[in-house]
Amino acid sequence: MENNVKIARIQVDLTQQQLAEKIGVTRQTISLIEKGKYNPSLKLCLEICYAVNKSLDELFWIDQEESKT
Amino acid sequence: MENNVKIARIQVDLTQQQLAEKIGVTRQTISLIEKGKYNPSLKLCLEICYAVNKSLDELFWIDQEESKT
DNA sequence: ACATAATGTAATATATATATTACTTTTTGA
DNA sequence: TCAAAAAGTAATATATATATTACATTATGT
Repeated sequence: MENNVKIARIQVDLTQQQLAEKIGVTRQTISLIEKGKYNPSLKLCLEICYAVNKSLDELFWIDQEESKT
Repeated sequence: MENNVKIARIQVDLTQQQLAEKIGVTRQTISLIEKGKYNPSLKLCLEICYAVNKSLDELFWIDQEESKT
């Protein structure tokens, strides 16, 4: 489950800890999402988007073909 | 948790049942998501997108302000 | 009006996202 | 270098998404 959260987070100059606090979630949750080891909920995806000023598609879209691999 | 799943599903002429089968999920899950009573996982959101040929933003985006209400 | 399909929804069970705590490894800056 | 910050990660607990089964309600076509 790859995504662009890490890049976007760094662009707005936040640490995992800061992003987590801003959203009201644990640092571990952010870490695991960035590593692609979690399948986050839509609500959490949206909160991440708001925090880093990106859209769902920008952060989480995966083409159908690559999603199979 | 509003979304545009129902509209998109009807546009591609699928019943909840057919969409559910296409994705490999229960009809009830589709029903509850359309009704805004579930907070679906990113993976499921993507599978719905693929099935109805829409993007995450098209189906699931909610502006930050309206997400608070 | 009626039969059937489609959809809503409730109760319980199960899988898994997320929290909590804690420790390790890697990065960064002086 | 070296110390501190940042990030990776493991174990267990908890909350909740989703499955299962079943029944009720609404929509659709004849």
